[in-house]
Amino acid sequence: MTSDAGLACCTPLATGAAMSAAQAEQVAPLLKALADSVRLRLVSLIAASPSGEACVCDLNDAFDLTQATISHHLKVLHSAGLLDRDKRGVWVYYAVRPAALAAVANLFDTAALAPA
Amino acid sequence: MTSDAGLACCTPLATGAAMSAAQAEQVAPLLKALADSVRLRLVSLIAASPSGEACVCDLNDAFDLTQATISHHLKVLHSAGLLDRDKRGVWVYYAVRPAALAAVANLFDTAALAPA
DNA sequence: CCGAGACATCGACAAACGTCGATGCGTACC
DNA sequence: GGTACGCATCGACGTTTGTCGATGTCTCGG
Repeated sequence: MTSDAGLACCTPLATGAAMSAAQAEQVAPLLKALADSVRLRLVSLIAASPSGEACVCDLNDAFDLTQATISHHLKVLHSAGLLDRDKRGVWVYYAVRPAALAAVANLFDTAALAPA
Repeated sequence: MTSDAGLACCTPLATGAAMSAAQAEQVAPLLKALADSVRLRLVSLIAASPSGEACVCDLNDAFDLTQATISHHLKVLHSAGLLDRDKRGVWVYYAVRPAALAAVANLFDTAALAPA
């Protein structure tokens, strides 16, 4: 139950009609996974990486946190479907899943162009 | 400490350089406020309202939750700077603060156009 | 086969969160 | 003034969350 297939489409926040309770409960976990400064930086670090992916060992050095804590945060992001996990030899590489971020972006996209 | 003045600009998730720890800690509260299905629906309901605002009494009817709980959620959204509060007579009207939503949208905007 | 290193998992703990019932505070109407 | 109503606040509760140290699992090199 780790990867989410149908996380796509969702009514943007202000598209004329309010979003349904079911849709809210579908998107909320994505936001919940991102609603943490550490996880936000993790995603940012991975997304900003030239290769589009980052090794856990590198991510670990970017924080003053235990390896266990970073691993936990990565697990949360992976479980939410935001990160892809790829084990190569001894190292594990995480990459952002563009579709997931796009789903979230879609939420706020239309909302931004509210009345001035 | 309820309204936030400098919630604007923030490095989008994948703009080439990773976001700083300070920026992450600035944006995370906004996401945290939105990372709840009830609050997401509240914002959606208010944003989708024709007048751009909604009375608490109406919002209250849209959920199977106590009035105290809805009031609490509205307080969280208001404290995060996402909602404006306007008391008119006996009723209180909440309206979305476009700038706050735009700040969040900005985060994911550039991120969506990651490598294919 | 054995040791070392890279991550994940486990168990624990304090802090934060979502929800509720009860109560307080304004406002309007009789 | 009294009463009814809309909303906020308070106190309490069970649950979830972020963090840690310790331990487990896998992989590679000797």
